[in-house]
Amino acid sequence: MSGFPPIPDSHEELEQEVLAAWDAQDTFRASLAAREDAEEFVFYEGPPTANGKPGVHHVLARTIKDAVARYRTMKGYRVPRKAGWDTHGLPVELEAERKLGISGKSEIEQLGIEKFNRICRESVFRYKGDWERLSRRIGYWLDYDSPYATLSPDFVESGWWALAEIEKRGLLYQGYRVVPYCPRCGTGLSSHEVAQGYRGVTEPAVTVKFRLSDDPDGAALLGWTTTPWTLPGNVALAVRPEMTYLRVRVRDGGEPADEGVVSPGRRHDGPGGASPGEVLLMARSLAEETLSHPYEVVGEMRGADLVGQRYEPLFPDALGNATSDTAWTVLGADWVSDGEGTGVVHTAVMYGEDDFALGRQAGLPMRHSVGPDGCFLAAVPGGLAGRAVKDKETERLIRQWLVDRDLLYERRMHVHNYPHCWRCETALLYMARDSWYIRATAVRDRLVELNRQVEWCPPETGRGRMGEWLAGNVDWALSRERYWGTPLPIWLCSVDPGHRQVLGSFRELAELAGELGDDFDPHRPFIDRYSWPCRQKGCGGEMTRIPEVADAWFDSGAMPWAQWHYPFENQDLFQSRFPASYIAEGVDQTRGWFYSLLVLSTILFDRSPFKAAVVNDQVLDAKGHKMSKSRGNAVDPWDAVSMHGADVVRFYFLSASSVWNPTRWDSAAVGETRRKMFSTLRHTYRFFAIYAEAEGWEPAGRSAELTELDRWLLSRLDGLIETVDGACHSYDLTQAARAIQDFVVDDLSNWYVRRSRDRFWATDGGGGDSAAFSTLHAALLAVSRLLAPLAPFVSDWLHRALTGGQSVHLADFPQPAGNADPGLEQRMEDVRRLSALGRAAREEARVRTRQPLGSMVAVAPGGRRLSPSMAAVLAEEVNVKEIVAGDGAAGLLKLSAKPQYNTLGPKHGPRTQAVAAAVRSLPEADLRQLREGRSVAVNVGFAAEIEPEDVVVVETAEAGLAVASDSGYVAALDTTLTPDLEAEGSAREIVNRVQRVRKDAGLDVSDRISLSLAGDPRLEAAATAFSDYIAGETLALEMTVGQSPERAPGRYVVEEAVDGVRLAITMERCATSGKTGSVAK
RNA sequence: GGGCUCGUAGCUCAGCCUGGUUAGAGCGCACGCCUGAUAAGCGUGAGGUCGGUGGUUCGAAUCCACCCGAGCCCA
Repeated sequence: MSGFPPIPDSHEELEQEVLAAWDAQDTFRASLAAREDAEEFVFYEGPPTANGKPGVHHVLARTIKDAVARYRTMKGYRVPRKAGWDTHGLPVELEAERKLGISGKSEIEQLGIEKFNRICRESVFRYKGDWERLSRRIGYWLDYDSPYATLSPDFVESGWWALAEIEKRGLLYQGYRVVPYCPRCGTGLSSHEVAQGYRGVTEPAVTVKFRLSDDPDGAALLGWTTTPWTLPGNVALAVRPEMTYLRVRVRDGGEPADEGVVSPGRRHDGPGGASPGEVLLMARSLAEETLSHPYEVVGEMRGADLVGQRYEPLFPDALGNATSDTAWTVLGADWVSDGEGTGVVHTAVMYGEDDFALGRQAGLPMRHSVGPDGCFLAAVPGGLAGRAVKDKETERLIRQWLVDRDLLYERRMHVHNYPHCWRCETALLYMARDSWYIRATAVRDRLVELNRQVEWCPPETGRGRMGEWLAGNVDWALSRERYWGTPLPIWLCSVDPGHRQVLGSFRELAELAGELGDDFDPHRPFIDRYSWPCRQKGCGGEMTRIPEVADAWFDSGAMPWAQWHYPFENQDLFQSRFPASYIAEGVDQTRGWFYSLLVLSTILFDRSPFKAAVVNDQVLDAKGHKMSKSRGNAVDPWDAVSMHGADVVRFYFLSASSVWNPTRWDSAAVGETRRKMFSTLRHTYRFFAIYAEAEGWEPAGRSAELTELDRWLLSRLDGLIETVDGACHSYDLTQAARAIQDFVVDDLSNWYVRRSRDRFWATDGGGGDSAAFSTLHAALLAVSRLLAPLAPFVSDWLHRALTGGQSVHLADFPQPAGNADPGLEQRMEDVRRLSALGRAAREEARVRTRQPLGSMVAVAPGGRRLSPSMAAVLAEEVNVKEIVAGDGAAGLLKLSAKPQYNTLGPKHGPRTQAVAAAVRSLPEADLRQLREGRSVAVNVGFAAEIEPEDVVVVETAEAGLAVASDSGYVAALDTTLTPDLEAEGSAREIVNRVQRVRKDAGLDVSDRISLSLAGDPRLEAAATAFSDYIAGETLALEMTVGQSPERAPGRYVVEEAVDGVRLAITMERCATSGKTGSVAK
């Protein structure tokens, strides 16, 4: 037996020691090898982008991933963990632009796509080393030897295969998509680019009269817009079917309805308005706000009644000859609100997302009125053709056109946030642009259904955020007009774009376009050079690739098969590792990775690619603000780990709050986790190790019979194992972490070890109590295994120390050992509750714990009695000579009753309160009867039977004692002090003072001393009476009372005050001290 | 504008799904204790209109509706 090594003082030292052992022994691979033939628990790593440095929130995400994988491994599964890298996408391109000092598509193309993409490729693994180092340091076990990378030709080819399959199913199409578009740069912007450019602007908003074609009064609907430039593109109006609309007639302005209301015909802000007698329509709730004319209501209707009505186009022929049955009619739409405007929404199909969706649904013509240069097209009348749409003069012309035709009701300045290009400040236009789509709507019902089968943690994410999103899902806009990404394998004919080929493999490309060569790179610009003659009969066109690349989410969604280069290789491997048992990512991935995974696998395999998904929320700073570099509140994970240790950081993230709630990074709170949980665990082990070494205890040795306290701890341990196992199984790592912490701090350290300390050092028989050693050893061992998934370092260190070198990560997860004893746990709970109450009573009576007292009356609820051994524990805890059971304290206590509403309620319904009142006032005789299990009849205006289950009978103490009570527990102290008790109390005070002097004098805890005490006669008498006790506690080999030796070198003399009287303490370290084995107390 | 989440003590969080009348922890604070785990640790106490309003119910932190505030995602 090598013994139990001392635990390192610093977490850094301990964790480095464990890391070195993992490296030396290749523990990760050993943990996989140990489960070689076991069932697989499949985990997919959502690929991070190594284009940026990892942040502290990645530590949270990786801790969750790692903890579940380790737990499942310990439960007997094989859990392979293949790393992956996300390498494409706009962030990479932006980084490259920065590096090259260029900006915008035109500059990229000027530089050349080849060079640009080379820079992109070089930058994507820039921080790969950081990621790998951090993962290693925080104990995230992941197989970095054969990672998948989305830029590899194999990965791209698997993506092509998927797209070809999607095309075969008829789910790939070209269409329009409304994007924020910068007319100067000629490119759409991504949402995070748009977010950078919002600015508050004041712009004209106009209310326009849309004249109904077939109305007897020639009535007009009032529509409102903040973007007048979209009016020539108007093709419909939207109303909310269930909203109420008014039909009003403008009255003569002889008598203004309100101050500030002007006469009809003229508005205060420029031209426009309405004439007396004109009939207008708008939402009822907005009429007051919209109309500044006096008016009378001539009708009221639902929005639904307006649907289908035809109106006159504002700008006839602005869209050429485009038309449809539904064009220029009123449509119903649920999203129309009465928050702003008129409740009638002007709809320009190509220039708004809602508009576009409505247009598609209603079959409106999809025709532009504005070109890609941001200028009106030739067909637009009124001198607008060729004019920039946001130009001031353009706005004036539009207004003039409307005024000339009496179509403008009002123009008013409006303040709102509007996005601008972050590069060139140009106001962005929401415009429909050409785009390639995956027809996700075709499988929408299936998506919803498959999503329902996923075990989401928390479930709301699946039901709510994800479920709602899927139910309202639109087609996936797949293409990006960019450079660095998976090139879409779509080739179109130069003559007829209807002739298209979607390639599903590189071999197909080679067959069509010739040899690809060994160093074939499927990226742009190389891929753009492959072309071949169109194969349609007699066409004669040339097949060329479309310039777009795929949305980077397509790559990550393809990872279930693309990581294996399926279907070109690894068919079996893919089959066995699909779907994943479990994935975990942040909540921001709902519309990202979770969605792309689900859509692609639903289309291709009709299955969800993951069975369970754990979703974590964000990491905020200590004040609850989002962390960001610009705020300067981002926490460097390396700082966090080096300050607190990886175990502590991991454990803090898991225990601070449910991972699916936002977690605050509060360094003070992290420090608390370290002190509370980890220092306590460390101390507990150190305590164990010191005495196991000193007493030569060995795990294999025979154990003495277990005491009640031992059996209690083992019972608690069984309960803990069940709780932690269940929590980890259902991915509730927070519950697991908290349960372990509570056990370690409260049960193990603060009760079991504290109550058992003297069992660990040698008594007269020598060798300590083997039952205590084996119990504590078993508890520490089990805790190290329970803790292993959450805090892999200290748990492994402890496990190795306790087992002579075995790694905890090769061990099995603990199972309950059949030690559960609920009765014992209840009895111990009684003692702990009563101890606390006893101390509270002392506090109340101002009698310190060191002062022994004669007796305490103790009552536990439910008539439970304390066993003699438990009573002894309680007596020691509250320092009294005797514990008197409640019924032995006749006259000190009286009975009272509390109604039990949970049984009374169902029986008596509305009369519950009356019966409850009767219960409260039951006489003591009835209470005794109930307590013996017999019912009592009462009459409270009606007859009612009170059954024993309806009442809790509790003791209440009479005055005169120091009493504390809570929830049916009562502790009543007899505070009478006898001379004997007082003397004993004094003796304890003396010991306390001597110990302080020992410490102040810098003596070692095992130094023996000679001791002289002198002072107040009362103290001297107590010292004499309890001299053995005092000498034993203070390790005094000799002790005199009543005389103070002269001062001398090496002799400590201290005057102390004990309860206001004087005590002189003189002590000297004995030359003969030295440890000669343990000394009897 | 829509969806989701959160709102409980000065701070951080349990409890809410499955309603039961005395709402719990920790930190901080005050007071006290321990000294054979000790640059730690322990106990006691003060501290709460459970975001607001209304409803359901004998009974609401808990269920329902509406509102307010915060965050995230999407418009």
